[in-house]
Amino acid sequence: MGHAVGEVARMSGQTVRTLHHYDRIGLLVPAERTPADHRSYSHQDLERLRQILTYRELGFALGQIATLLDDPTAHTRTHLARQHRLVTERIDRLREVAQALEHLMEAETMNLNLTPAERLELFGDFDVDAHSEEAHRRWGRTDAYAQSQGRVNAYTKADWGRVNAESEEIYQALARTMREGTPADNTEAMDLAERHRAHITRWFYDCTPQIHRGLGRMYADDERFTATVDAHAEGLSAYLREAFAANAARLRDDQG
Amino acid sequence: MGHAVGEVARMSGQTVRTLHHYDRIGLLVPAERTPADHRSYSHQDLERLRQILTYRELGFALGQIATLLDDPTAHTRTHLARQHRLVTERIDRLREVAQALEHLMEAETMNLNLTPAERLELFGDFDVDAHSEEAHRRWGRTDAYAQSQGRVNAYTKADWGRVNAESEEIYQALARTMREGTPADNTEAMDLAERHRAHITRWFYDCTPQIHRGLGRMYADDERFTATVDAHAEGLSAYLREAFAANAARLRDDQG
DNA sequence: CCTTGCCCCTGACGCGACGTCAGGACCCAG
DNA sequence: CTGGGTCCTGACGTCGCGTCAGGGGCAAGG
Repeated sequence: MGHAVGEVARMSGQTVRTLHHYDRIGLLVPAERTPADHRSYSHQDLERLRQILTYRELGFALGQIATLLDDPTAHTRTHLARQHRLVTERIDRLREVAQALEHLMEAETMNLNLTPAERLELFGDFDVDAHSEEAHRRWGRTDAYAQSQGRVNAYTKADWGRVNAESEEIYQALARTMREGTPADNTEAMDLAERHRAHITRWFYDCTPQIHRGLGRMYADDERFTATVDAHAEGLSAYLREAFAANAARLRDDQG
Repeated sequence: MGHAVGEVARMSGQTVRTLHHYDRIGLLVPAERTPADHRSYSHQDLERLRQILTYRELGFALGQIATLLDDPTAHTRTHLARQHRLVTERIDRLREVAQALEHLMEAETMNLNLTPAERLELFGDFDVDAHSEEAHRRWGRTDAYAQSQGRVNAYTKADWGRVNAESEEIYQALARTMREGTPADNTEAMDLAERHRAHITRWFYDCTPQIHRGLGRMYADDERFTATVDAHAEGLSAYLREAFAANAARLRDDQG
């Protein structure tokens, strides 16, 4: 009926030393000891461990976790509900980070000079500061790290030259169709939008139609980008916004 | 042209001590010192700090970050692209966590006895183990923690009794409509589905129509849930899946 | 009966990423 | 010339473990 420490370690993906530690600090004291003084974890202990790991994944200190879990008024469901809220909040935060990175990459390709404050914007905000830890093990193991390295193509300066030329060409083509009076939701304009999206996906990150539509909005709404884009042709940023949106809608309809 | 350490600390949301630390270990050495030996950070230093903070948010150890950033073949855009990939991967992982929590909450309300292995499933998988840290400061400050506490209603045992009675009632009602031959996409069935969704949102977490549709699939596909649901009436789980999906589709169409 | 393995135990020290004083310098304002 | 604010460099403390070191329990095999 009881589980040995090694067994629990394997099941939970923790080390034995970690479980020893949790025992010592009173965070997770196994229900029993065998005659040979071995730790014996009950099912309740395991559920408690799950709670601990979830809170830990969310970044709580072990002491905090202890007070949370030892609160007698808190039911298991209370914890689950709270954990769920925290996880979704964290996801929202990371989406902001992802968007900021997309923003920065665009600024990079456009040679925009963002001020330090603009670049650090994401971190300057109140609560942000520290998350992390995750990778002390995840990237600490050299093999996992090497794998991660391998997956990132090491672009050369020549590559980046080509990237810039390519994106420049796409902008020129879009500026032309705009000047010719082609509506933004015309196939020709949408195809160019799609080419732009493919360009980003190829060189930077997986740019979904949704993200791409967001990019278009940014071009039109963020004056720094508007200025750079409209340098190609007056009103191009608004045109891009429409073309990207039309293309995204087209792709969604194709999907069903 | 240079920024003082306190200034940088405020902009980036870090403490002065942290910047001292990064200087000492050579991770971020300010470009200059004033005659009074004060640190003076250049714009490049600030961009490097931004890179550092992003990698740190993703959980890299400072030593790893140093080797990443000092790789001469890596361009700024290479880092941005890699960071973007890492962030989206992390989001995917957290979505799994959120779904697992939804799963566990359902199991809880149905009084399902999941095995320890099933409960720990999420953590047993290879790479998972440690994330976290985030909250040493975020929840370490007592006020922020208190706020988080306040937002979670402390349900009593009586409350949970009512919750169970309520969900039982909804299931009964749905079983009735099913037995009467009402199709799952009928308004009556969809209204009951919506009541179920509201019930979850009220007591557990913000259950979006999409999540709710996922729940319906789980009822039908996971045999442990199927057994419990079908105990009310044979085939109810499949009926729920259809009703939840129909309701989700209805809500989406209402939105536009 | 004794050895070999394997898993378990308890210290005790080490480390990474800072926090927290302690003691002192600079510099402008009143 | 006395504050107040910001800066500096040690040096020690903390948290969440990792990593030995030294030893026990127990089944299988020689």
